[in-house]
Amino acid sequence: MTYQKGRIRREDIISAAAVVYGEAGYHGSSLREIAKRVGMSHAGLLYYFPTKEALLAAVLERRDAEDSEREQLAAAPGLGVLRNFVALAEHNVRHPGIVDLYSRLAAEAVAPDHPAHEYFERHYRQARESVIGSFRVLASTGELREGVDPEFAALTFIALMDGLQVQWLTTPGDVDLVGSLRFYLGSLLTVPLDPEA
Amino acid sequence: MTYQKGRIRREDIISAAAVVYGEAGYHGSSLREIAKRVGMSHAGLLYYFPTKEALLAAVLERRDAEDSEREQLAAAPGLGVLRNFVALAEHNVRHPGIVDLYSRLAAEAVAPDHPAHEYFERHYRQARESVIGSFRVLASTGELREGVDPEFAALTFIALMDGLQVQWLTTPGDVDLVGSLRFYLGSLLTVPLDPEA
DNA sequence: CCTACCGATCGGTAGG
DNA sequence: CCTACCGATCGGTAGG
Repeated sequence: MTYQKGRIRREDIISAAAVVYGEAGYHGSSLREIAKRVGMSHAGLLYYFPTKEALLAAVLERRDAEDSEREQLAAAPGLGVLRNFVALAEHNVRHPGIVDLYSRLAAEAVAPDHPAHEYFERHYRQARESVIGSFRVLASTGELREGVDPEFAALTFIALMDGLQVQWLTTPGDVDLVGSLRFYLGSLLTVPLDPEA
Repeated sequence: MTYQKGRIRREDIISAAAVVYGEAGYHGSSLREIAKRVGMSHAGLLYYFPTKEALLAAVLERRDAEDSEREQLAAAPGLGVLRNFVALAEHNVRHPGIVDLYSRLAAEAVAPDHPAHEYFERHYRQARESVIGSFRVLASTGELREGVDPEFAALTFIALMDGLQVQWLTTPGDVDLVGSLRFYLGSLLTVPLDPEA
């Protein structure tokens, strides 16, 4: 009971921060703007998160937690992992704010001294490893087209997701996020991604 | 003769701005930092470019001019256009600063009110149209694999280039920019990209 | 949690 | 081109 209100307040702040980061990036966001959206002063916000960076860390932490939860990504390497990524894209299309946040931060964090730089290094490595493993399994069962290198396939698959998101945000009407992903997988696999109806 | 020095000075400022934008993005850059790198005061810089936005416009203008020059991209739709893109990637690998600039600005400019937003809208549309046309030609000559949709192929090709660049900047050792592009084209085409030796 | 404040930095202007 | 300045905004702290 006792810390309940504080915990809710913290969650509200994290949510507001995620939205503002998506709109303006991390460096482009101010504690005052985030605080205003949850109805407090920026000094009040600093009572919950001692620094600007601490708030960013909390946002990234919650994103990871949400991802793990949705994925149950324990999914064994193979088609299931790829289906999970497509499902993630479907989820993202319905929640553009997540795409905003992710794309803005990823691009900003290219700078080695950005506080989210290590987070994204880790993120890319993990994503690639997971996808490489899946393509390797598919190769061994003949579900990957002849001559397709699992490592290139994985690297380009991840890059494609990221590039599509930026392009989708810039010219939304011109980009079919999920369709493009399926198209690409179709060009690599010898079997349909989804079980036939 | 007369305006020679001023023109050179302007070029110096634009070059410095491009570097700083690549490091810190547009919003993250200050006129004072750019001015310092060319050895003048920020007020002096504003003598050459009346506002921060005017300097950004000049940077983008010069980029376009350089692109057109290198491309002679009048290259007729078809394999030549795709080869040009691969050549661009080869050029970029040797000039990471260009990739920094482009990736940072593109991501920032996702925001509709960003001063470079329209520039990137135009940029994406043009790139897509050029590549779509080329894939259509290749389809008509049987050089595109059966069942590959030219529009999806073009959209994903552009997205892949952008996504690869961000990932390359974040984890340079793990990403083969040019190889990934060739891999991708290889999975779409029925003919080699380059004429056999 | 708030008010009030700090030092730093920003883009831009005045006036030469 | 420079010095000097302006108003605005920033993250963070003091003190309650």
